[in-house]
Amino acid sequence: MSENVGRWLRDEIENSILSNEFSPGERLDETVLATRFGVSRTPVREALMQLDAIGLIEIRPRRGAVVIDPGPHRVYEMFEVMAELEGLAGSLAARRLDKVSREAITATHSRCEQSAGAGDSDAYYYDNEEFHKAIYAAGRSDFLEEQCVQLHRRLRPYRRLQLRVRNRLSTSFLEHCAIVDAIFAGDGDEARRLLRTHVGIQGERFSDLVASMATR
Amino acid sequence: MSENVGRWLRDEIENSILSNEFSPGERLDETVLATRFGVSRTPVREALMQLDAIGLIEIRPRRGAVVIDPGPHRVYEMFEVMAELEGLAGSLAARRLDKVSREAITATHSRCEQSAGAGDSDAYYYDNEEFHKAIYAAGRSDFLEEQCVQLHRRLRPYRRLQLRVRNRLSTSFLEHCAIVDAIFAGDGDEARRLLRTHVGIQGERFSDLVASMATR
DNA sequence: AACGCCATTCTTGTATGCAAGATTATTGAC
DNA sequence: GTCAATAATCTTGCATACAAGAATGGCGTT
Repeated sequence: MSENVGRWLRDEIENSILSNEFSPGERLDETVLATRFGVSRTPVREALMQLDAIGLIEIRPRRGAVVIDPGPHRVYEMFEVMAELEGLAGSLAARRLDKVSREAITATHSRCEQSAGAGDSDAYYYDNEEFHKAIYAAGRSDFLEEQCVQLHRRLRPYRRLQLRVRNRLSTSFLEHCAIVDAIFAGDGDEARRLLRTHVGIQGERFSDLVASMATR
Repeated sequence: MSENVGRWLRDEIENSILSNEFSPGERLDETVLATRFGVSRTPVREALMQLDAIGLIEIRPRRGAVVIDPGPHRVYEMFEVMAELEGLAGSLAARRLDKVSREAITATHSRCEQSAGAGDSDAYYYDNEEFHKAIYAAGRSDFLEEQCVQLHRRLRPYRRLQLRVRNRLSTSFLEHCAIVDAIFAGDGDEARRLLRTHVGIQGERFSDLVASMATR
């Protein structure tokens, strides 16, 4: 439990939203949340304010808070921006790579290799996250890293289902290999290009996304 | 005045920070703010929570809120990300340009021409903002547009001084011309490239930034 | 005179109370 | 039976009260 109730609630509710425990469109009643967590309404309100500022919920004046439903199109737009930011991170990583970051990338990459080889989609999901975070860190831009982590977090629920697609696991890992090669070769432009296409959603993968979002 | 006191306060304090009325590092006392705005501490706290979530201030538990001082390096990083996002917006604009957006870009572009020709740096500052916003809108990605506007807003205090540099006004406008040409020609890659260099901070402009930040 | 410890004071964090707007239910008319 | 208007209820928004942790100042000791 965090240092104060407000922050703890913020994290708690945020996780509940991102793990789809509170579904998009659902109303978040202050009193209900307060009694549920055994606190008063004040820290609940403060938590909701923050989630509103982040963009996870919407507080309509005098009408309560609801979980935002991005909808397929907006999720697509978010992936588009994510792709761009990851591309930048990759190009910076290629230029600024140092020993520590190189080892972090190698380590996470080989963990991806194992889970991909084992066909363990859940493990790969987690390792993949660490791999990408290693690239953000290698870019050596704190602000960019924060933005990437935040967006990555928000897209989590939607990325999970991407991996379910046929052969996506091995395809993803092969792309990782090329990305690592480009970064280690110091080829920033290539790393950028590869990451953009790796993260972005093109063609039939968009309809996959829409389809899977409809069945949640 | 906004619909409720909390939001009004958020906007008010946010503006005060962005216009440097509250300087970076300054402590924001809840009681002082409350009496200053003639309200109780509750909506003040709610406003501060939101500003904390946005990243404009930092609330250290039990130790109050302070305005975040990004520092030259982090501002540079923010410009780096901004450049990337604007590049994406430009490339999307080139691909998706329609009549309305085309006219909006033309209109704001010619206003820039006037203020640049008149050497009116303050007017150009404003027109330039509208020009860039027209490009965001032309990209037809709500999420990207929001991200761009938000970052643009946060970088406002630092962009102003960029224009003070010798010849920057006419240089900036010439770059705008090339950007408009690329977008109207449907050349997304070129628009992206031009916008990236237009927005980014390279070489001696970084030291200009550092120097001007030191004398605030 | 300087350093450290303790008490006081101040600020933040949470709870509760009250007023005003929104929602829902009920009653009446058509 | 359906629709509308009005009353009752519920929820949010803001203020105030109280408790707990942090900062500050004074006092004593070395």
